[in-house]
Amino acid sequence: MLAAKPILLGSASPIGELPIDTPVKRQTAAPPRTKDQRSFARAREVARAIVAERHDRPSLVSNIACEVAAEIIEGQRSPGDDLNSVELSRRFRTSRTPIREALMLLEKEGLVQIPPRRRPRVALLAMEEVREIYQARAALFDLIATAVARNASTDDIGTLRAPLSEMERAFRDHDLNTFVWANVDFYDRNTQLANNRTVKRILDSLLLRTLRLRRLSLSQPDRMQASLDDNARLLKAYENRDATLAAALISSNHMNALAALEKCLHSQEAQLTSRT
Amino acid sequence: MLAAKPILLGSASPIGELPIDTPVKRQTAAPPRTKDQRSFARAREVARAIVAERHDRPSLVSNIACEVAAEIIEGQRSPGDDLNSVELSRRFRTSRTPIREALMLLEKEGLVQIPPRRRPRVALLAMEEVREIYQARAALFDLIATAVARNASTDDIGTLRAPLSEMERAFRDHDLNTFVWANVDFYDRNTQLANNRTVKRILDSLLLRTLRLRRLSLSQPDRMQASLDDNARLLKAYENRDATLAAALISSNHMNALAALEKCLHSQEAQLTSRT
DNA sequence: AAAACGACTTATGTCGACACTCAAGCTACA
DNA sequence: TGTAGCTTGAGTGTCGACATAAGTCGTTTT
Repeated sequence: MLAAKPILLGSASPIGELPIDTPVKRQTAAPPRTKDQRSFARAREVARAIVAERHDRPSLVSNIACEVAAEIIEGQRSPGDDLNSVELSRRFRTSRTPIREALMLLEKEGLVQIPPRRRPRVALLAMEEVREIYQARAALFDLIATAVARNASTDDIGTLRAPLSEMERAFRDHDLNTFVWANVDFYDRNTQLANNRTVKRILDSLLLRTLRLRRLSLSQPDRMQASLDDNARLLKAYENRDATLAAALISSNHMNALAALEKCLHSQEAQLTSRT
Repeated sequence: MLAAKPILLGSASPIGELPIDTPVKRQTAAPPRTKDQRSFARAREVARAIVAERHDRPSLVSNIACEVAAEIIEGQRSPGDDLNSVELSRRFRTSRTPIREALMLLEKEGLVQIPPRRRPRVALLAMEEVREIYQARAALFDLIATAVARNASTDDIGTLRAPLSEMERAFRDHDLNTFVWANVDFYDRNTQLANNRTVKRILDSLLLRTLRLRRLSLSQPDRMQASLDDNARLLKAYENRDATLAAALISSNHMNALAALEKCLHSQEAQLTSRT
């Protein structure tokens, strides 16, 4: 009764469209996606850049990891959902070994929790942890911004224009998804320019963890506008080589984003406690 | 012809003393350790706290991971050494599956590199990467110090005294090993007091990476003295609730440690390039 | 003699199997 | 009806096996 089509294409075909074979166990998993296929592909791509990193060759486990990561980021799997390896191995038509490795990869990125002898599940994200992540990000972006303002070439700084204008465009079109991904692009360029791969790796990992909440944060009233303004001013500060201002701007932007998140989440409090 | 004794005790017996069965392949691996068994045990303990983390139950893979981690940290395995899973599985009398998982754990901590389809090896550590790590650490410790100075209870701050006096004692005794581990203790307490587990995890991971070099850094003339002084002043700053000074001290201490390392390493340059 | 080729050895990635553990459902009992 | 113990089904951790790729070493070629 398996209806699933073969999975895991190498590069650019619509993966992940197959429903889970077994009758859905607990609750929502992979509802029939509609228009946001582009966003999903983008999520998978970002996940690949972060999760796979050195594994340039798209291997079996990195493919699985990216696919599942994208599902988590896109909210197709909610926090706490089971990710048992048997079900996944059926779905991806592999043995459980690669599945386990993929889940371990995602655990290291904080998207999945694997309690010993228990079923892996989509990581819960408590507000407290979100706060910690944003603090860490702010501190490290401070470093990044300072380095960019001081050391990046003017040409390199210019490459920040493209994602920024895409953010502008998306803002005008009220296109939240596009805005989010352009924003991710912007920060990605930023971290690249600082020329510190260690810090970039850490920031990427932290980004991945909170990506699920991005839409939430940016859908707060005026949040898109504020983020856009901050980033535009950041770019200006870079161009003026004003490291202090750049660091302050990026830090402030993070703190505002955090505040916006607190407002959303504190009310719904849907997030269970995280520390198991 | 296997002479190896059973491995992997649960808690406190001298593990890792067994020689590798097969004739040592490339170069040095596990020379017969002499007096530094205590240091080795300490290394394993630290590795457990960081690598295992949630896996409170000492599982098979976490035991293996800690053992190998300690060997790397203690310099019994040099950067670039092979860590092939067959040899390790013989040594630990398990199948290759747990070995692979353990190595993946260590890869996530930056101690091991696993290029696809190639043998895992002890991670190389280029000077550039060390610089990046120390910069990241400095930025995050800035955060930590500020938080401790502002929010930690006076009692909690008092718990920093113990490791500090141990550092003093070790310094007087010219006991480098003890000094290093007391120093690790000191920073560990520090990160605990800041009450930000996310940042603590990141810092722990970064610490683990550079732990191999600690002895090198601190054996530079006057480096122990300088570190001791800095940390004593840091404690005072905490007691005076002087967040700015605390952050500056901890940051400066890191930068000085980095400078000391640069001096050692730049000369020997034994570290091959890291990015593969 | 150095480089290129090829045969052989060794290790990796993946697989299916099995014992053990966990959790959910069921029965017994209050 | 509600709770404790037992049963059973499903999933995890580990194993040994196998196909394939990487490493090794001797031989040939220029």
